[in-house]
Amino acid sequence: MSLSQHASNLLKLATFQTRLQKKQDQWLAAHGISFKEFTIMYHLHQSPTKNMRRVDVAEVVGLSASGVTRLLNPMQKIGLVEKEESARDARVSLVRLTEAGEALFRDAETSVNERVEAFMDLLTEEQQAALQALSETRL
Amino acid sequence: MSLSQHASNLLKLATFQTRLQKKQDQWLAAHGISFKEFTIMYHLHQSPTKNMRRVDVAEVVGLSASGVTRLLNPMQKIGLVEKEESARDARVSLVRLTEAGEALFRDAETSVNERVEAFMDLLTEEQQAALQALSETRL
DNA sequence: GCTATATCCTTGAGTAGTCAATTATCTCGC
DNA sequence: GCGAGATAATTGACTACTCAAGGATATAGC
Repeated sequence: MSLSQHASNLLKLATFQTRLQKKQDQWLAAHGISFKEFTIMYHLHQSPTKNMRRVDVAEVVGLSASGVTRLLNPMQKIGLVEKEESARDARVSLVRLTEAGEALFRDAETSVNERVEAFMDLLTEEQQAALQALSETRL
Repeated sequence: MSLSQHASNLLKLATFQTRLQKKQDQWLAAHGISFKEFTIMYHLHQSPTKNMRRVDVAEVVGLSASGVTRLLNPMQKIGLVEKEESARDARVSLVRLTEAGEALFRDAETSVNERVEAFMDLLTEEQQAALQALSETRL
């Protein structure tokens, strides 16, 4: 009895991702934010209303609600995001990019695009396609 | 200016992986170990000498050396692994699966294989191939 | 065989999350 | 229009790491 091929692939994928995550954080180190923070800023930026409920932030990045609270706290402290009340539901606390947050995001976006292209060049066509296919997988 | 397709894919891949990791830890919760711990046990099990240097463990799982120390400490405390001195280099501290560790690994292995097959059934052929292609990517 | 440098591991201090409990508010059925 | 449950967010206590520094040992050049 030994580990199936599929299982072995998942172990390797996890290790791959562990390393990739560190690389991604390095891409943004010069901007003073982590890749997760960047991801959140991206979704806020994309949002039609430019703000989101914390619960929805948690959903799009795959974290727990409390994880989001703790991630956003420092971002709020340094003025990247701000709190907003919801007019229709007093329970929700909306979060929005500040001016400064928008500006930093645009800078970071440029860096990320450059670094990503450089990274992708290291992969074969097949691996690039694989990455795309997996990224589209909803769990 | 907006996020490139490739960059957007990487954001989504990160979220996918965040969720997948939680699922994987759940697969093993009944055995009392995390997926990372399982991964380490797998590599120890695979090793020709059945033991490894901590530095090499760090390498195969993508963690820092100190991360490995901290991960292995509790495993040692509950008797899954044991320390061993190296005959040829007094700096290194080898780690080896105990009897109990081997036994637990074999049980966990069975669970993992089952769960992985069930998980793979949720993916399309294309996504399964993609997963394999990415898992083979060395960073 | 000594010194300089590199390697292996651990530790202290800090960051990034988790879950369970709590508070506040909303929604629904009656 | 009120009580029973569902939902949003935060907090306390914990786990899982990270990096920088330090101790111990190994290796190489002279």
